[in-house]
Amino acid sequence: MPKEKSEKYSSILQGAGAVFARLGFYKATISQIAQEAGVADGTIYLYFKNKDDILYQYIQFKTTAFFEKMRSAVDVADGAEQKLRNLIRCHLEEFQNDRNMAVIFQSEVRYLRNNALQVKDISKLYLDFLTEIIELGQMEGQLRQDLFIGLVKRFVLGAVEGIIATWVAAERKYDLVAMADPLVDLYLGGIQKR
Amino acid sequence: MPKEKSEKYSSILQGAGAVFARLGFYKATISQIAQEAGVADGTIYLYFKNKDDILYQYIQFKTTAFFEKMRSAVDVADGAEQKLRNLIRCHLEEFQNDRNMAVIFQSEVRYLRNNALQVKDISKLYLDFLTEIIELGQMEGQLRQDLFIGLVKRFVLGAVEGIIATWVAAERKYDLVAMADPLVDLYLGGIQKR
DNA sequence: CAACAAAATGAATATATATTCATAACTTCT
DNA sequence: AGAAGTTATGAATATATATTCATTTTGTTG
Repeated sequence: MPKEKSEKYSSILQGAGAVFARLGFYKATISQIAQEAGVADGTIYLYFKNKDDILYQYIQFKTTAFFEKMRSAVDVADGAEQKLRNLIRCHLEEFQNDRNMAVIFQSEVRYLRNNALQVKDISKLYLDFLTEIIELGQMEGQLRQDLFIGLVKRFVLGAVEGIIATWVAAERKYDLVAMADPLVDLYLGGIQKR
Repeated sequence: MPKEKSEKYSSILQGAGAVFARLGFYKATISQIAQEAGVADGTIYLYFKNKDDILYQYIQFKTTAFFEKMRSAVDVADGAEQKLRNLIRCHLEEFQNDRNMAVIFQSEVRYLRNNALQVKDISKLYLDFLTEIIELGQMEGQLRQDLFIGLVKRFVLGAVEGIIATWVAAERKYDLVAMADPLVDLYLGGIQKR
């Protein structure tokens, strides 16, 4: 293996991102990834154990960066409501800025079922942000006390993911980030008339 | 092709459902499906054009039945709120009763991307139920007038799917249907204190 | 600039499995 | 019962592509 995560390592990851997003993990071939990355087929095996490993590392890499951004988006805000708004906006922003990642997270992540704790960890980390925020909101008196937190978390995450799925399917014809505040308004106030 | 959708046709679909759910479409092999269905490999090709076609027909079949149930769940109820509750309960019930279907819909459906309008149609049909219900609720004065319906629909569907995804991942250790009413309460009233 | 090492190449290999098809086992009808 | 038609079988085939590795190219050091 060539020394360290070089420039070629990055090209391959990025190429893989493009091809996986376009064709899905299984239909993507090593040759296509190599071509997209501008390297020879064999070169890929200098940097990655095998095809699975490419996906694994891609997700690893993206996830790490994603959660760092999330963390500071949450930390930077005051109060539960603002923290929630920032979390959701950050989430939508990151996916809007990297559609390949959006597609791959939606369709391919669950392929790693066995391979790694990864997938569960991704959700877990996200859900932990939400727990944190919801409990804060309850302490502040801003949120209802009788919430079934396990359900609320899924409710929130599920809805964001649904919004993203639609955006992906629509081929980015509208501004995803603009959905953030209206969505949070729905979380907070519901659809019922007061 | 043997005459009509015989008994063997059903065994194969069911076997495929089990294997696809367990291993995913790509890792599933024809031999495994044949074994699960209790037929020879070659027999499968008397009933299905190819492997893709098995998945296609599986989804076709399940979707049709699913939407018939949905339709009557909605029709049987009075008023927007009850219709919504029935819709969500029915959705959760059907998936709880057929976990293979739940898994396959979650992970494999989007594989058919090119193959068919199918996928879009599935969502489309569901979203039409929701439009219908929301507009009714607004007429009744039960729901807010200022809703961005496109967003609300995705919000509702996304959240249900998220709940189901969690349940699937948890290996059915709790009652999914019990989530229906608390979830609808969240849709209606939100998480904010009044 | 040799001589060596590190990195890259892409044609050859190995493998897995979807699909076919010659053959066999049942059904049906006279 | 046996001919004709229908359905089922599973071993053989064909193909696709992930992975390897002998060779070439590029980089480094004395």
